[in-house]
Amino acid sequence: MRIKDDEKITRIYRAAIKVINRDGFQGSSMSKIAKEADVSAATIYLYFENKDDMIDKLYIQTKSKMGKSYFHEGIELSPSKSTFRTIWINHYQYITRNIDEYIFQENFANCPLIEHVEKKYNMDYCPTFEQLFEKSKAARLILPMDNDFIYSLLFAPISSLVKKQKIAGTEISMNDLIQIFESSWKSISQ
Amino acid sequence: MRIKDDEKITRIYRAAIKVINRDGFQGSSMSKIAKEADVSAATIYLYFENKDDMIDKLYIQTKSKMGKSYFHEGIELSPSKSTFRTIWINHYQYITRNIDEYIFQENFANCPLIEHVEKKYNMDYCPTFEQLFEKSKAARLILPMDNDFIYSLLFAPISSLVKKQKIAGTEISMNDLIQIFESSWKSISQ
Amino acid sequence: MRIKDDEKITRIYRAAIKVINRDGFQGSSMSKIAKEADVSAATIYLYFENKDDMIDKLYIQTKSKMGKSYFHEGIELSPSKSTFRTIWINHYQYITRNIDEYIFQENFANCPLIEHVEKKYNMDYCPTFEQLFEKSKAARLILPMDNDFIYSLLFAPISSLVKKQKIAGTEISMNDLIQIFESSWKSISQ
Amino acid sequence: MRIKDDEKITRIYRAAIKVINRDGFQGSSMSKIAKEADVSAATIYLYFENKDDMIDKLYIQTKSKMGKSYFHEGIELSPSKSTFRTIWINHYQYITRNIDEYIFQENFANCPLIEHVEKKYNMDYCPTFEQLFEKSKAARLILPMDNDFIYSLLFAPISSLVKKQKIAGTEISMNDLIQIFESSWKSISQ
DNA sequence: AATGAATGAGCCTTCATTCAT
DNA sequence: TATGAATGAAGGCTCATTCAT
Repeated sequence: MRIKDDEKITRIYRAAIKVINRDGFQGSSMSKIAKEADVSAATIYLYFENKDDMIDKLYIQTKSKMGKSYFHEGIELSPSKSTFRTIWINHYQYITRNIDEYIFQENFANCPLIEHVEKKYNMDYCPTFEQLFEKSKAARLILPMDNDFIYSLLFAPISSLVKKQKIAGTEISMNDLIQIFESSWKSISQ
Repeated sequence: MRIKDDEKITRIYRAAIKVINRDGFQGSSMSKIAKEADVSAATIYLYFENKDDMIDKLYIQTKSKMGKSYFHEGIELSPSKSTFRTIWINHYQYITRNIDEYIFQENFANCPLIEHVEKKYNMDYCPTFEQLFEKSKAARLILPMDNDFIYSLLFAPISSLVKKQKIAGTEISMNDLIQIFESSWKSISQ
Repeated sequence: MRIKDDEKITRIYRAAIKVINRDGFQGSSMSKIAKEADVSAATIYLYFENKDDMIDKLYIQTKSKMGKSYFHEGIELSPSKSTFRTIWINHYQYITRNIDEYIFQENFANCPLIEHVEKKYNMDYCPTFEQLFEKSKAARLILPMDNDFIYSLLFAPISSLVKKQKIAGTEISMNDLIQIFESSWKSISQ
Repeated sequence: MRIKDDEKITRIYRAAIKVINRDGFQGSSMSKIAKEADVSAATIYLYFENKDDMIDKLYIQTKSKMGKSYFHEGIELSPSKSTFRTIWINHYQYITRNIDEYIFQENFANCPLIEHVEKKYNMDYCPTFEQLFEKSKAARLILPMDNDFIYSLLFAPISSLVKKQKIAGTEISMNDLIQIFESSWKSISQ
């Protein structure tokens, strides 16, 4: 039998994101994705049960990839401002470089029919966050709030801005970046 | 005669949002929307050129509605923390009560093919914001940053949280709300 | 609005039988049927929920048509050999002239997945048969057997022969026809 | 090596009949049959040219099997009522026990596109019938009719009834069976 | 103004079949 | 021999849109 082309799934994933981000969620179709990935549409069904399954798995894969991106190897997770800055910058770099995947994730998450995926696959990609937040609260570094609040206060503004910049076609300067981080940090620090 | 038309357009708008938020952006269709609005699909084409036109106008309408919602009539726009709090709370209440429209807007805005709408219709719904921000910066109430940054730091966290609560099916308490505002305010205040 | 083309359903029915009998049950497809009926495939779905629904209704329609064909108007249903002969001849003429519909019915009935139709639509097209058979048994004209047996002994041989003749491309002569009826009659008469 | 092949073909045949009778003629597919036979779909193409070829051969095989079933080994073929009864009972038992194959044959035979098979493979599985019928006619045991007529009068009623029983899920009692044979016999006997 | 009828284009998916190992 | 991988063609069905009243 033929050898299985391990890189084919990756090609399909890439093509899916590309098409979805080019033509929108609604404008995407299996045949467009297939053409973009340079495979037959039927081939996609060797790797995925159906379209929903493919998109679910694409979401899980990108979500997990992003989850890992916050924490580079060897990162020091002691509760300090510089740790938060490192993570924050990592996040900024990730969504800047993978803006398509990031937008795909948001669109996916906003789609009401598919909110169940996280439970179905039992995704919990951020236990590290929990620990860092708790330790930081214990050390009186940050305010004693719900972790969801901390997460949103820290990351939502920069995420929102990156999306805006993408649409406008502009870029954020290093100085601005520092200013935004300092502001975000102020909102959660004690 | 005139009233009847307007009411029909409203019905179509409402139906569109309902269907889009029930079946997702991809699962919506003109016939479903027509059925939900209790008109013939052909009728929709009396009021809109085509589907894109309808969705464009739906976006503009909701966007404008939301733009107005920040500022209730008779609101005092003097540069003060309490003005910002009022606006912030207005925003919170609006997206909480119109979460479907808000999510629709986000999905729409994320779709690259339709980014031109804002230019096409020359939407500038926030001159009031500009003025308030500039006056507040001049009065050294808030930090001297790009208005986009201020906007994101102030509103992105609470918007992000409301979406999360919606998916999780939980609610934010009044105490939490105050805490979040205070944090957001800290991030932009001088 | 457009006027509804009442004759369109008939055209679809005819096309369906034609295609099914030309290309076989397996070789038939909605698009072939649509082309044969000279309508768009989508049009078929205005009149039928789906393919199964269409074939179900086609079966019911032809079955009912055949049910009526045994008994021409004004037919005398007194229990006598000549009554049986009339009915028998009617049946022969019907399947000869509508061999396609007849074969379609047999194929349909043989398909295991769709046997439930008769119950779903509560078809009982032959109460007249029941009455004739019972009266004839009471009058000691025919043997006291289960009505199903009578029906099969009377009609199965000629039906089977007509199908064979169709495949072979030959015809049954009038003399032969009489001989076959006499034989069939002998098998049930007292 | 040789044995293994034969066993695999048999498995494919069995699977084909099972699938066709489970999902209907139209619902059957090579991959379903392959899965049921526990082989790869590609394997089927080692033994058959294509799907039509496979079904053709399946028909020939079952047809030949049924042809033989009328006449058990050592059967006495003298022209007598008891010979006819034996053959008739053999036929009844065969279709009862192999109802799926029997129905498959009927569906196949009704499909016009494939009527040529019989000529292509030059099937004449019933010379024994011809001889018996001719001898019986000569001995004035049965009526002097076309052999096709005899065949239909004798077997069509019971075949038709077995199919009906299968759909209804009921069974024919021994008494009934005798009654039906006697009736069928009356129709052809002199 | 309003609508049911109608449709070509396109959707997702499965098919019978071939390829490469 | 045997098979998983791969695919172009076709399947049933729905879509956005237009027609005719």
